[in-house]
Amino acid sequence: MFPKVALFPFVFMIKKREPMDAQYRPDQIEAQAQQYWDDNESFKVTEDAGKEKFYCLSMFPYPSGRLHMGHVRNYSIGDVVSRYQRMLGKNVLQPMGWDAFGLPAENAAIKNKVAPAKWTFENIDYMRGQLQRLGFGYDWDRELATCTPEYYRWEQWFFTKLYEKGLVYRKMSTVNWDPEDQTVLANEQVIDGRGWRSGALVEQKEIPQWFIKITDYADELLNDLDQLDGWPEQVKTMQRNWIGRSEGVELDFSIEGEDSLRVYTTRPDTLMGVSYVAVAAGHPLAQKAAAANHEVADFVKECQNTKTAEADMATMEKKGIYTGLNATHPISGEAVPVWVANFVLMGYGTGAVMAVPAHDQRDFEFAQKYGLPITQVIEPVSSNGEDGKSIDLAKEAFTEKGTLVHSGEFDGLSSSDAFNAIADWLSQRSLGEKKVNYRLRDWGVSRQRYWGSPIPMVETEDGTLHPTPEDQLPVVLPTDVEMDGVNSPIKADPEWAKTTFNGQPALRETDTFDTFMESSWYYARYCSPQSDTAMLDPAATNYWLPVDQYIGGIEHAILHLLYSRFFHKLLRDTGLVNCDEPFKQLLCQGMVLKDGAKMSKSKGNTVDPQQMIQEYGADTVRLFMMFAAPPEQSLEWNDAGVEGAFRFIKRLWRLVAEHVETGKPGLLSVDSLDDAGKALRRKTHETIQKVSDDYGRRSTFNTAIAAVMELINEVSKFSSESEGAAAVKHEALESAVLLLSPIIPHAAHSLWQALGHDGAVIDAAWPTVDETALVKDSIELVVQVNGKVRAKLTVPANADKESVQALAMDEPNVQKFIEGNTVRKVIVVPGKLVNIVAN
RNA sequence: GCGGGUAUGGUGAAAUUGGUAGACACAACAGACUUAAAAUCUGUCGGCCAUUAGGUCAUGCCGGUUCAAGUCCGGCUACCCGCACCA
Repeated sequence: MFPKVALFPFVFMIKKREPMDAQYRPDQIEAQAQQYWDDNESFKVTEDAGKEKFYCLSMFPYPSGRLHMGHVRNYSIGDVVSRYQRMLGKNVLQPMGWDAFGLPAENAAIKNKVAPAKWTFENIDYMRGQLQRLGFGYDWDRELATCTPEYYRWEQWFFTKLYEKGLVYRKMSTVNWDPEDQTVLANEQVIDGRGWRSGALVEQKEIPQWFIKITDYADELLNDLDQLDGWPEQVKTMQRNWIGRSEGVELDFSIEGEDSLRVYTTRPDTLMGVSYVAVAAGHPLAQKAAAANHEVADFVKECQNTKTAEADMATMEKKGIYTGLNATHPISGEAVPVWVANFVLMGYGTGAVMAVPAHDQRDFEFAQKYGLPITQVIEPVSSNGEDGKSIDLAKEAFTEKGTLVHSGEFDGLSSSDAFNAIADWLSQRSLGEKKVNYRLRDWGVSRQRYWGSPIPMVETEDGTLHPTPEDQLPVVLPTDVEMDGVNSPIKADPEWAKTTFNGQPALRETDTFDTFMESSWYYARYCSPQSDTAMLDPAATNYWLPVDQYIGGIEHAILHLLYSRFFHKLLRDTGLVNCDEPFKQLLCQGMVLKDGAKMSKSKGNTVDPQQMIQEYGADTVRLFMMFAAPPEQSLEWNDAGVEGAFRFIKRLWRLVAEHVETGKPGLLSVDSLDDAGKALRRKTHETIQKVSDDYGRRSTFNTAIAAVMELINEVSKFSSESEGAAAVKHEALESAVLLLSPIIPHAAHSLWQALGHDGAVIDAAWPTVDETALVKDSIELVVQVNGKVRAKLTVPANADKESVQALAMDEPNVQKFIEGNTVRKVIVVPGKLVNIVAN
């Protein structure tokens, strides 16, 4: 499917034991290292029950044409994590593929007069070359592109299974309609309320569309967030808010001569304070009132128009109109007016609300504007005999919970008790019941675009819907097409849809799937990407899943990550995977900025990775990216900083070259070391300790690099004539190469061989800390007087508190500051400081 | 409006559990090498005072807790991200 392209026209093979090139030549050594990995299939992995697995996944790119710096950052982080885990001895899977369906291909196709498929595959070829040039350790045998029938056939198959399980349905839904081009527009194709091509005013149109019942899984998607300890709190919060669970009561207000009006409230405790009820403009009652009254009709029309034109509805003025109808309060039996209001949403709850102006700010503003009664039914909870919160119903609503008043038999109850009491009262009389509502809507997966997977459904002439039978899958999207930018080629061609179902003539669905469908399960397909007998091969899938580390942009915090979690649960309930969540750890990398703004074509502040790689090599670009900022933070691109990263590699290279030139170091004999040798050895092992923690626990690669730089600075300064000096230096350099090898793998590959190893650094084990090397004979303490540093003290590591305190007091500068004062207290923090409190 | 985050030198940043603020770099400046340049190496590098020793102020602003606060608590300000009338 994806022919391997030759990486480089020629390959240089350095014979071992040849003298090391004193010059750092990235183009040569990077080609060499990549050739080695290729020849040895270093990144090809299979299931191995005897080894601990680690699945490291970076979000796959949309093949837009060229890699941008955001990609380079994302994939550098993933590669560093993968290579580190591999050196820990784990069986590491790191795959790569292409999120290949989507609107940009159609736009480019129209602009350049090429078919979307051709454009997409050409981009993939180019970008694959870029990824390979960066030296990322992917198992390319697992490469997949979502626009191939080999991939989307399983998605189609799975969709028909979901249909059979009752998790898929079709209903009328609103789309953006361009009346001039006679076509549906995606949201991003609507600019200031007008079609992007025609400039015509966009209308809202109802067409039948397919939905998957994500709301059936709302509670599980919400609750399982608690299991995800390895996810950033921010992302979990965003998902919780998006799901938006609320507990309330649905209840009926009866209306004479009409069906009773059902409303949803989360505050049934305020029921006795209702002074009107309000319905959305799209509510049947509003429609009926509009038919009978011109003014109501005008208002309803106005609401429906503003809905599309006005972006910031939240700040919109609250408006409404009386329908002429009155409803009966379910408890008091009093008549309350029914209004149409522009702030009531048809899509949430029942499209109708009970309004309690005293205890809801929105209802309050509305009531003030139209002179409706404001009745207090909740009183602030009194604590210690005094009222806790102030309440001023002339100014604003009191929206907190409290104690019920003016509520008849419910007086004196707390809000939470009243919630239950009133819900019970209503349900005993069949007037209402408790109800949980979600902000989350079912997932509409229909797109009226061409470049996507066809939705595998057919409609027979009697109007019945059927899933495409399994033996007719995949429903293949034709790729040899011309785009005119108006209609999808499979909609424009009347023949395409024609098919049969059980011998009867039938029409295929011509809509395609939302591209989020493909990206919702690719992580699982990587485990068995070539499987053509099943969507997922069970043995491979259950060996590799869940993904241990997922890395990608925060912009996917809600949709992609929620849909993937949902899909995973669907796969689980179909028996295809056996865990509950797809991604154990999640890292959201920050943006790449230039001159303080996100790199983007429109701002003209992009830096082309390709050019940087040509100039400095992949290792320098990777090193700069990892060094400039911790991964979650935004990263400011800085040409001088790249230069600095390049300089550092050159420096390391020279140090190793000089060291190697002096000949083979003797065996490291720890006992014969002088102080300088001991100090360097301690620094080496302190560095191993810190860097391991930075990679493994903290994911702060910037501080890991800084620590290795410190070590290298020490090596530069190191001079010792003692017996083991060369061996200590050798150990320091080897450690530095190992510790940096996940970040600058090509340079590390050469340096490791230069340091005398036959094997490749990629197969070397992560260095371990020798605890005995960390032992210090003496330590430096800070001496403070009243919290200010006045002296520094070098004491034996095993000095006791009393002697440390005595030494501290003897310091002349300390004496100067306690002179004439009484020492009140002395705090000794072992190994750190002494603070003398005197006044 | 609601929710989340960030704020430290000229710049990117570090300080992990409350314990030496500015590690590591970038830029700048000075010096060495060089016929010269590049490359490389060495030194200086938060402000103010001081010849040095040292002192003093300083982590967006105001206050608090503590022997000790960039870090914890309360209140502001600015910027960024997400949601946006969710009853």
